[in-house]
Amino acid sequence: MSSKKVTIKHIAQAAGVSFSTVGKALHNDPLVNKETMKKIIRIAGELNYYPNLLAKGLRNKKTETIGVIFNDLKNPVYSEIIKAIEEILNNLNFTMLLCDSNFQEKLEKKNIVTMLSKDVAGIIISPVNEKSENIQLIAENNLKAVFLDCTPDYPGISYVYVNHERAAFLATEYLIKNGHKNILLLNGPCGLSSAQHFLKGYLKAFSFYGLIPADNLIKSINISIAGGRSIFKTLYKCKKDSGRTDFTAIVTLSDLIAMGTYKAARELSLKIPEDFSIIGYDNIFCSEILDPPLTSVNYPKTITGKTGINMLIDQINNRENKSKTIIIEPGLVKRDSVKKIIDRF
Amino acid sequence: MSSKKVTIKHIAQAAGVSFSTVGKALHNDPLVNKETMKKIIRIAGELNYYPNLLAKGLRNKKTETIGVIFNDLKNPVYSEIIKAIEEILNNLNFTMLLCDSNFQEKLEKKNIVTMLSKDVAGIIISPVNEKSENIQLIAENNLKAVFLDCTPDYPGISYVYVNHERAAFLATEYLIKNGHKNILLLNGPCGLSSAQHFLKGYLKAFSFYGLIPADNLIKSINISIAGGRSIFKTLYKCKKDSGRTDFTAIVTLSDLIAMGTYKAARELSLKIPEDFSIIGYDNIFCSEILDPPLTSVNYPKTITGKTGINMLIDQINNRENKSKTIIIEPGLVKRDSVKKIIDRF
DNA sequence: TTGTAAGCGTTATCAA
DNA sequence: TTGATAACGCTTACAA
Repeated sequence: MSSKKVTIKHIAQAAGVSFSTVGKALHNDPLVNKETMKKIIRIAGELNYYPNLLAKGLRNKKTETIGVIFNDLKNPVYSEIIKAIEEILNNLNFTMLLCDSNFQEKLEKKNIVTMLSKDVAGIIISPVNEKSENIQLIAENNLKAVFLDCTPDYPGISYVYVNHERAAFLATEYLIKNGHKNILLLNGPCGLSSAQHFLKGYLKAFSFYGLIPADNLIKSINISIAGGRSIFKTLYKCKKDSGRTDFTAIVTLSDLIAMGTYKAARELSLKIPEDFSIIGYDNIFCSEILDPPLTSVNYPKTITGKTGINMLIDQINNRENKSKTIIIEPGLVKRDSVKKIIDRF
Repeated sequence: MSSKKVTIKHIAQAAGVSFSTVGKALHNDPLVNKETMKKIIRIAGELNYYPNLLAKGLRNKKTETIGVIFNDLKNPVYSEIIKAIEEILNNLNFTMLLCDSNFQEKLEKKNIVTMLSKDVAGIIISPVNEKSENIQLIAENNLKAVFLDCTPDYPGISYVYVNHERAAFLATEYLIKNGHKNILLLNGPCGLSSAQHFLKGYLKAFSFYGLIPADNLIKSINISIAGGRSIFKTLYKCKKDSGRTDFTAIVTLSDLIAMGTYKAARELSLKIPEDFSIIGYDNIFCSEILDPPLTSVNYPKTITGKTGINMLIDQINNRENKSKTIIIEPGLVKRDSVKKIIDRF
């Protein structure tokens, strides 16, 4: 009914005390008389009082809000990380301000400035690129931050990094050990840090096993089912037309891309793994349900989220300035999308 | 370097004007002298000024923040809706405060109060239950809101409702038309509005076609792959043991649950749709990739998100108090998880 | 034990 | 065209 919001002044009036006494009572200040306190708390309840967090934040120059900045909120990897973060935040009575940078540095910058403007206590960010000026922006403004999916080489920056290079190595190695040597890499956009790390691991596996990767077998595409489907179809067409870009297996940065190739395969009446082998990365919830179940390198999503937010909270509470760095090792989950080729190894 | 935040006072000092002139200049107030304005804006840029949105919000009693309260941030349906909302918000320079209620009314209440405390401009909420006190809480506090997934019968409440009852009807009807009459309903938690609507549609289809649903073929479970898998396994065991709870087809509230039955089916060496038919709801991104591709009722996620946020923004801008109500009709997406049974129809 | 007053960074009114 | 001032609701010295 009453459209006016209840403030400590209203409570003060109703309780017949000053508003600063109310303030103290609401904070359980032991200096306040037991009885007055009870009364104040009772009245606050009756009036359905809730504090104005903007005023509180302005006064304290600090809010109980955490900013989260990712590149694709639709990607199940981030959904799971977000869920994990939210759970912890909820226990701490923190809230989450969520932004999507959509792989654009400019948007990312805007998002960071928003976080700054809103005086968030800290941010968790999976940046577009670990070398962009945006990370400097974060550092310069003393914005507490934990980075995901990259290893920024910047003083005082903390990150929890799921080793993408290792993931690619593991995936590629597994294919090589199964006898594949023409391995198509379906990577993410080349500006993306994760994609850069992933490429390194792919190349490392090749050189480790004394193999030479073919230039035309390395593709940068959008991280999506549509992206995977479309590149596979054009590549398959090339293959039929000219016999070029031949591959027996695929490694990809994302299970989503892998799912695109599943879709294309069905449309082209191709069999996995008989016609081509594929190994994904992320191990999203549906990968095991596919037919054949997708072999994938697991991205420990919940652990990453929880570790990241805990690191950030530590950074916020203890005002230690030393940066912390955690590397999480991904693990191969063998399922049925890779075929052993006999003529090698 | 400078750890102190830049405010309009700093700019004022640097520009040799009063801070209130700076305030006006930053708002492009035409009363301000062209030259002073230019100078102020230049200096603001040089100092990397960004406004304190807490102060602004406090002063204006209104922020450019929208609250989003859902029950499971991991569910791809909500990820897609969130993405859609975020895109529009981003264009409007609004930001999103995101909470997960985890199907608990108490948590939901806390989340609503948080939104109130933070003076959000409005919220989008998929509530635990459309009859809970929480909706009254929203109404009483004049919190602008758009509801999802339910049709609250409360004066002045707006919602955009994807017709769950119709979805269940469509799904069940399709099964019936294909000759099934022992149809297992794998529904969500019974306190959940969506689940209640869904049940209605299921029952309506039965009565429409003169069939009687079996009580023991209606199950409330968690909306997850694990939930679907586990109920299917216990039900299948029952079936083998006693011959009871027999069914030839399944309707379910969520493709996630359907995926659980796919998983169980593989583990039990059962074939879909030969051994049982199944039809899901939501049509999430991976449903078409499954084998067999899952027949599902489509939940128009992006449309719902965009419609909802646009309605909310309208409500915020025009201070019209009339509630608006939009119903979105879901559509059946026929794929290959339903078998036609010959002996009926 | 309670109350007064200042200040957080804006916006907006009014006076100069 | 510019500046002084008050107010938003809260926290926190400090005074009573």
